[in-house]
Amino acid sequence: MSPNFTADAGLAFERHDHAHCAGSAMARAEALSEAKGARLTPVRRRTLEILLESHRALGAYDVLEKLAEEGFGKQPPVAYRALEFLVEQGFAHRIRRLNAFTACMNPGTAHRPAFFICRSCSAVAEAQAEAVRTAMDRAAEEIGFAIERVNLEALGLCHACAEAAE
Amino acid sequence: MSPNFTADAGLAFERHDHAHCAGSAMARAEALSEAKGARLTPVRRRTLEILLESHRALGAYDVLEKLAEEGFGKQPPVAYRALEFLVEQGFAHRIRRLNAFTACMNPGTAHRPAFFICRSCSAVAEAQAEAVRTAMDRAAEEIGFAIERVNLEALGLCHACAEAAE
DNA sequence: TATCGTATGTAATATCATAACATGTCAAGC
DNA sequence: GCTTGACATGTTATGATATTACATACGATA
Repeated sequence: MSPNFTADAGLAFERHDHAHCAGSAMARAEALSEAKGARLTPVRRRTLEILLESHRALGAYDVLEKLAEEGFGKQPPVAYRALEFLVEQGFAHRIRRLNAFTACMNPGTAHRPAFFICRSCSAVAEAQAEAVRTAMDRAAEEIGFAIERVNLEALGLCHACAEAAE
Repeated sequence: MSPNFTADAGLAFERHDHAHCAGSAMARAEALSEAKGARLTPVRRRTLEILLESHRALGAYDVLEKLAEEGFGKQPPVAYRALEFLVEQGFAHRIRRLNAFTACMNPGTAHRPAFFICRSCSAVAEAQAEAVRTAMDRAAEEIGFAIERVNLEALGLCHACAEAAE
């Protein structure tokens, strides 16, 4: 029952109560599924749990391996389909730069995240980026483009790694 | 010698003088290479030309195929290395969402581009997005993240395709 | 209980990317 | 001129990521 504090490769660069944030995100995902009539089936639920537990960006094959160990299907589409569902529902995000997926830390709440990927420790921080999205919307408007999905990703060094590198 | 106007899948959604923009980008890439002491060798030069000529996002294997036809190497690293060079020099961009590359329309000039990808016609528009980058920098600053590279990509419908879909 | 839509599973394959190593090219220094 | 070292190009082989096509199961509902 003790909170699982972590300072390393996590979805945020700060120490935090991992068990709490994971449980909370899961609870919200359940409530949202219920509300929307989306079917959070066992594979999908377990996939989200895996993302939340690992607390980092995982490749589809990493997820698949865990699912297979637990008696779910062993073939790639099993993982890709579950992950796709989670992304569609806003319960997870796809990090294109890493060919990987992370659990969303704020499912349901209006949020337009940007991702900051540390090239040293591989941690991925999901930051609220309302202003970035607004600027993006404006740029789209200028060229008459109708945005449907957005990926905002930056590669660099997180604070801890930058200090360590000095 | 007549300018090659195009209204379909292009690097911008607007009609424009393709021959002009391609030649101009090539000339700037040459000048910049000279200035920086970067070696714009035959494969690299030809790779850039291929991107400029096609005027859309091309996968590494698309590029490779053309290079191979013209007597260059036939194996993936040939294309990936040339493309990597171009991206490093700022002569091309990598579009992660498409696993593809496009020639940069503004090599050398300070620019922080965002990419707008039409899911209908597959055209990719490179838009100046200074404001988006500024917002991104600010978000990074808040979490103490040192940005090195950024990918700003949006998927949606370009103006022409949105009208056609009505 | 028949049917339809959706979800899950499999096999097979397609697509994208890199590691490891051999050869070629060219300029700097002896 | 030759050697050396840095870099570029090429190859083989393999790894990593993702999708297509099809079979089976499940659940709601008419």
